[in-house]
Amino acid sequence: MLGIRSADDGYSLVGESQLLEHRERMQISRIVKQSPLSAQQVIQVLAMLLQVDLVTGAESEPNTQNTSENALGQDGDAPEDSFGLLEHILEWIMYGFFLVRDFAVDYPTTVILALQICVLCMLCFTLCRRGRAQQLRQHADDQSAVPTVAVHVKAFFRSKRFSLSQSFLNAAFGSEGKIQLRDAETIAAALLLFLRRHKSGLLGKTIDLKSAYRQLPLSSEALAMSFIAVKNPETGEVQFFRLLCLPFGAVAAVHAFIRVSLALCHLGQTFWLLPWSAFYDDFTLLSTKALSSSSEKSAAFLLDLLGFDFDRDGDKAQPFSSIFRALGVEFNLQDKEGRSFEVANTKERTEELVRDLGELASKEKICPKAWNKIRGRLDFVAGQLAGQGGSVQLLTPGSGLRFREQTQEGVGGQDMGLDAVLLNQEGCVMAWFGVFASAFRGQKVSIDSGYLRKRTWHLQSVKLAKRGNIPFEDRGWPIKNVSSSSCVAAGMMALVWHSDGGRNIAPGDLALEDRGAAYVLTFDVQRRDLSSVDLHAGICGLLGDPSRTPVPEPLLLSMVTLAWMKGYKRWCGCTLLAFYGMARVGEVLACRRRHLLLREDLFLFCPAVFLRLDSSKTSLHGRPKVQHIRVDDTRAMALIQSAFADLEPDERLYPFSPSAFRTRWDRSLQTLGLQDMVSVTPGGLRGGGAVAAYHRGCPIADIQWRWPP
DNA sequence: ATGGCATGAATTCGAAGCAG
DNA sequence: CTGCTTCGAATTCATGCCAT
Repeated sequence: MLGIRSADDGYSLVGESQLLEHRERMQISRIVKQSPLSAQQVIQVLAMLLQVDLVTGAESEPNTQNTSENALGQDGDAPEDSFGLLEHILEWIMYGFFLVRDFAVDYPTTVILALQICVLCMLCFTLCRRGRAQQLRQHADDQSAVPTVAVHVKAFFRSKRFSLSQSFLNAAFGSEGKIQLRDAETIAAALLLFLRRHKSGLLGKTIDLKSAYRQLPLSSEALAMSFIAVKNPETGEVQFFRLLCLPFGAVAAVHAFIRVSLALCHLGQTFWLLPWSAFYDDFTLLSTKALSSSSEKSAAFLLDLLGFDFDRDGDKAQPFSSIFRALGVEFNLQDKEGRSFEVANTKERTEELVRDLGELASKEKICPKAWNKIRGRLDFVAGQLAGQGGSVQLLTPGSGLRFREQTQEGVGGQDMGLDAVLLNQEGCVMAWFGVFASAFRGQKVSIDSGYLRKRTWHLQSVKLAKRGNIPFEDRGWPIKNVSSSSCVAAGMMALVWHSDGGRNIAPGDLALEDRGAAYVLTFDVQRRDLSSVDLHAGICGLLGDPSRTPVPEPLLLSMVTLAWMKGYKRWCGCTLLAFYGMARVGEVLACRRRHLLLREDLFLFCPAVFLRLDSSKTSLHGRPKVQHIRVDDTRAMALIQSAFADLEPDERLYPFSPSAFRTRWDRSLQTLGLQDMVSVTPGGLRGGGAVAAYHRGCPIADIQWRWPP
């Protein structure tokens, strides 16, 4: 058909009967969670690709003073050359096709054929006119006056990566919207569908784009702002560079690239009928044995046509195979009956993890950093294969999850993930559930977790170390589902505890909490030494999260005034502290009088009121445990003074519970007649305080500094 | 350096329940 | 009905992995 595929493969076979039918392709697209693209979206993407070409194809720098040619043609003048006109016409023809596409479902072949002719013509014209990649490179080399492009920078700094935040480039750009990636699950779903039609001989391969980001040039607007300053490490001199292509490390680069990559994927799916999916620059292509050469050439042709450079040979360019790797996992399609395929972690990762676990178990101490790292890796190993939720994953080399045509149940009557075995570097089995079972002794516990079926272990009355909470009943039924990583964590720590012999984990470190019918085991190994100003949180506080609307200062003043007249002095004091101190309400409510440092406590020396926070949400995370909040608004200070001055040192600032605070909050709103009109909650005090400070002219950096983490 | 996706703990929200 | 508590759901904030 159209000579896209090679004639040697008997292209006549490549009809709709061999590939998935229109209807089923839609089904695939539903499975891959890809919302159906509208015709307009596709047109937009194509138009964008054309624009990209125009930018790179422009003879002169688009944003220089030489405006003889308007690169994007945005200022009303259509490109004058006939090619440009033709492109426009073709674009409109295509648009027309898309419009009638939905009404022509009865004749999918005809429509697709026509579309292919159309898009092919258009792309051919584009291609004939300019080779984008070469142009980009040429373009980069031509810029001798101003040092430009990552090419130069890279030659200078080799593999060194530099921060674009330091040049305030990231601060100047933002990215809206969220992009849905197609993960390993997507490929698995596509494979399942494929299995239904083709019982055997399925193959797959991955196609990797070369230095993906740098294949895309910047728009003319972005070019005007894409200067960075870097210090030359050899001379110490500061030099300026202009980035001509999507820079690595820029906020917007990731989204921009993904948009193009998904568009490519969609083009291949729609016009070339390629069953592939895209994950950043990794394209996973599936095919039957008979059509593998054809598929490969089709994909290569599409990428060539649009000027994308990819690995044709070398390590990264693996040919079609029944075993292939993508996204960090290995797909094994070798099944004699052709009714199932296997997804497993790569051998290297499994072995490395098993080795590290063995080392960890042999150590006497485990530091929080290492613990978190190993936990994350375990989570990934378990979660990558079974998707969200995760399941305890077999770490025995050579075994993975087996997906079958009908369901995702385990094979051979064995539940997935059950009886997981750990091997250490000597090949000894240290099955963590074995260790798990021996560590819990004396009491029956049952844990349920997704794929993990109900199992019974014996619980040792000695406290067990773990990070997660595992609620359980003493009669053996789970309180609620426990994620596998909790089990893994518990098993891991049991392992450590076992090898530790209980030396480093003192009974005091752990707690067995009695919650009526259930017990909850807790312990804490998390103590990081990390402290940094959270810019993001600061900005969010300033702009206000949608869920926690910042309280406007006038509203706050009204509420406080009203409450004060009602006699809720301490309520007012707490509210003011939280607002002007930008604190969480819960933190303020937990404080006692001795935490509060009034002006008179310092003999009026101090111009502000301070509140010391002993423990806060983030206090465990290695930050200084004591935090202060500061209130320097004169009126607020006067009220706070009057509300709290007479309290005993150990008396709580607010004697009632947080919900009592909330009730009075609601009551005040109600009295003001605003109950149903605004949705402000006490949580908005923190953001409201930040906004008020900002309005008063307080610099953002100052607000951030005062913003308690 | 950026983005995506997970999990887990702490906190907050909002509805239901209880006593007066 | 009022004032408060309780409990589950939702949100925030930290970590990890993957990909460039």
